[in-house]
Amino acid sequence: MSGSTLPGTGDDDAPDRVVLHVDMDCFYASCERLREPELRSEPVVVGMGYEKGETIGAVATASYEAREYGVDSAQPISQAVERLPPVERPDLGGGDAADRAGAAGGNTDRGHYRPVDMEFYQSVASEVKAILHDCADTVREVSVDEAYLDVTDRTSWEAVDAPPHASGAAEQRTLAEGLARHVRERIAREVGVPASVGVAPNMATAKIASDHDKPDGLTVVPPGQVADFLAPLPIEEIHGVGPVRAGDLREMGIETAGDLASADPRTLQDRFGDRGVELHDRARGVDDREITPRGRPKSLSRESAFAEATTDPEEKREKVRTLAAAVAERARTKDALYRTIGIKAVTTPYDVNTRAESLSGPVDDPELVEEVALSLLTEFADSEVRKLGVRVSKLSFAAGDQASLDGFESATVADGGGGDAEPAADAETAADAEPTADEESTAAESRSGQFSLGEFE
DNA sequence: TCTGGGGTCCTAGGACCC
DNA sequence: TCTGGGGTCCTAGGACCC
Repeated sequence: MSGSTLPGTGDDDAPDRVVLHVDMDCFYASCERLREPELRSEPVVVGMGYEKGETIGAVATASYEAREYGVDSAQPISQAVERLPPVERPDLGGGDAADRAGAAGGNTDRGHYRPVDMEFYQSVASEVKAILHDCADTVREVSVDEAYLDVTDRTSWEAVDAPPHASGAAEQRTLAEGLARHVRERIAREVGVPASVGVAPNMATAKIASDHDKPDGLTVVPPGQVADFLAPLPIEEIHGVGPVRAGDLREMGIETAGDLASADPRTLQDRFGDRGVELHDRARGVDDREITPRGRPKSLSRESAFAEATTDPEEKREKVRTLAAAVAERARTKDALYRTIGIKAVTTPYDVNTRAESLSGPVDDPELVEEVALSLLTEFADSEVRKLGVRVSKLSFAAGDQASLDGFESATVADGGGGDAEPAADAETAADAEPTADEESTAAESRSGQFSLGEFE
């Protein structure tokens, strides 16, 4: 509506919100440094599926020092190791060349490689989250290392005189900035890991702001300056613009958020559907989304890649059985019932195939997960597969999930419906309750809305 | 470059119902 | 049997995010 660049204009009926986006800097690496202080200011690489002496897996997080060597997230470990050989002197089959090259070049720089230790990171994260909940009434935890805070009721955009600084220059700050500093400093002091914070009147802008000055940064974008702040940024910085849409936008001559903001929304709608309109809004700094605590998961999945693509049917079946059991167990510990069971098969060059089957009612039945997953897999019996996954979705949650931390209670509840081994009978029994399934899950959500369990597995 | 694992949301076509 | 329109659910795939 008000596509304004005029400061101070806008929808004035509601006060401008104050939103913080808190983003932990290369969080996994920071956690490793917490328990191994010697790693401070050293290049650290945390690898998923990484094992000492192996070069399989991918980079989950690289410290800023490691990034200088061209190591980056999502990179195969094999490539990371080429660019930054490990200190750990693994007996790499193919790593010798890289090792020699490093030594020969007089380049003794090496990286410290560590496997992902999610449990530990979760425990550090929960300390951080406790501080966030202490500083805001509403917190949305996006992931283990990221959260939005609505602090509108605790602060404001009011300008105040900053305490006189060394520079002596008369500086004006907002109260919001003061709170953001406080949050960041508490995390650093009480937990000992760095965070970057963005402050803005909405989520989309706060997100971009937190990214603006990493690591250990603070970027404040007051309401009147949103459009000016966004305009020069490349379109990739907008949440929701990835490689594909960035390419499409560039083809249309749209390079910056400013270009996107002034593009014709109908053209964007034609090309990208509702998503296009949304991106147009984001680029203008328009984002009405409320900050709400994260609800229950919508799906649970487990996937795993083969060391080498395989056609062996039994190898595939074995992997699917393992994944199915893991997924079913996780569902159980989360008190989740599922109505759809699916698989994902990534076939040779890199084709992602998904297959799914819905049941007539929600169940908690590990054997059924395996059975359905295996039957969906038969279609790929002869394919060359590099990765397999199993997923359960259409989740609903058992009532009365009162902080039962062990999975045993829930198993009893879920099986209580029809304790027979016959899958079909199970499904039918559950189907009777089906009409309420949706309401059930929303009801469960609102019941437990004040307490987000999202932060631990 | 031949890419790890765990999610979310959106779209499109088909089946089926009224 | 054909025709029109609206709605829901299902499956599959795509894009994106951390």
